[in-house]
Amino acid sequence: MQPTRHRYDAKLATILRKASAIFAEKGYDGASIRDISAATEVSLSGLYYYFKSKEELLFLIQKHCFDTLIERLTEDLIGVDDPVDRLGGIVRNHLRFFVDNMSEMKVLSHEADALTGEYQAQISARKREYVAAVQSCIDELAPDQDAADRRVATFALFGMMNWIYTWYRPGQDVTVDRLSTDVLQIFLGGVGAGIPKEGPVSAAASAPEKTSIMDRLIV
Amino acid sequence: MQPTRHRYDAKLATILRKASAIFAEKGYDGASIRDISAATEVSLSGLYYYFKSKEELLFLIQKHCFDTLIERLTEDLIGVDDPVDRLGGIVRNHLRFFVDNMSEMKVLSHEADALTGEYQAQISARKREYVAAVQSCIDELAPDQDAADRRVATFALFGMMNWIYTWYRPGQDVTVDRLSTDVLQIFLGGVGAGIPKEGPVSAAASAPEKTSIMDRLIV
DNA sequence: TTCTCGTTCAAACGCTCGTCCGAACTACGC
DNA sequence: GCGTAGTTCGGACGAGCGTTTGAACGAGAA
Repeated sequence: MQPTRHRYDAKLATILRKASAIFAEKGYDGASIRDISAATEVSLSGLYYYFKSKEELLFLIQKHCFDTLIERLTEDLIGVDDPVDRLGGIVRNHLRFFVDNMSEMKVLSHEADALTGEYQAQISARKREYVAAVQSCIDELAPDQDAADRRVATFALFGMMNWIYTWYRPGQDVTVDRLSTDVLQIFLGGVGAGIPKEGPVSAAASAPEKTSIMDRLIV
Repeated sequence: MQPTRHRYDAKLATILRKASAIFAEKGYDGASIRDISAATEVSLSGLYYYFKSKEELLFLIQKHCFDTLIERLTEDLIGVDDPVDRLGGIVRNHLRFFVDNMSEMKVLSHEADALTGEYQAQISARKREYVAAVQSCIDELAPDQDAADRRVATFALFGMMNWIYTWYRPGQDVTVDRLSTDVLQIFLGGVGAGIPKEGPVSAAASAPEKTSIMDRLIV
């Protein structure tokens, strides 16, 4: 059939995918290797041919997930210089990837503290990279704000995005594109901003609404 | 010394507090009753006089935490009718309580799916109550938006607030009051809004900045 | 066929887990 | 002082955990 190398990689990929689903459902500590054995239909000891410990399995999942996320973002942002456009790309890329890979991203978000030692160091480094990219974008957007407040803004944005695994249900909720627009709108202009309802109807009505909210706030 | 009843309650409270810290650090599944025994200096079997299973311990922690949070919010919002003021109260109350009870709130946020059966049902009911209160406030604030988008807005706000246990470090980061103001400002007016830097200097400079961002967005 | 090497697994290892039992301790009303 | 009810704990239980071992399997090269 297919060359040996491909079979190995394909099977590892399957294991990572199924293991992600189990970790997402039961949590890293709550899930057992036996659970993963049952889901993958690979024997208990057979799994250890593909990873050398449960922690390495988690690491492989998180690394693959993070690498792919960052890789896609990098492609998406090529040639985009305007900070608003860049932030739009970031939000769209992050949320689309999140929804398309819900289990993996839940594991990445929810089990962020589960790794230790060298594993933890590698993932943390990747994360710092990613956060720094978003931070620098926000720094450009709001240069007049205090750096401490811009740090709050950065993690507020990550909060909005990473929290979705707790409530978002594809098919029942809004589409990913709409979700991205909503989050971006809130972050850049607040809840009141943007076009109310849908369709290209009078967009002027919302502007006074928004500023009236902000007048009350800025006091 | 003190009456028997008080001693029991006080010891239970201590156990809940220390157990929260352990659950927050190691996760519910990762923490063992033996860990809690060591931290509380109560013997392994002695703990079972205060709760009848590990799951009930988690339930007691979550229930106490949620009840207190909601109780304080209810007091805070008495006589406050304006939706913007109400939302301000909600954000301030939520974040202040979060920072003051980091371990308990981390356990509430992070172990939301760990309970089952009747325990899970009770906590979920409380949560629905709380979310509904915030949702109705946001519905008043943005009545022109689609209901689906307002739902996104609600959870975006919760995301901003509940994510803080992953990054916020009291003493190093901004104060809680400032954190509340920042989150509220982002939610109501976006990152660009509000007074740049601190002190009562020219507040007019930020307004054009903000609308220029929004012009690009609304397109 | 025979050899080789990447792959698979049944069985068992030592250990830790949540929980329980029954006895001992302690405080307080009589 | 005595008895009772509330509180505490040492020690053990079976179950499940992550991991290892060593043998067997299967496909391709000689």
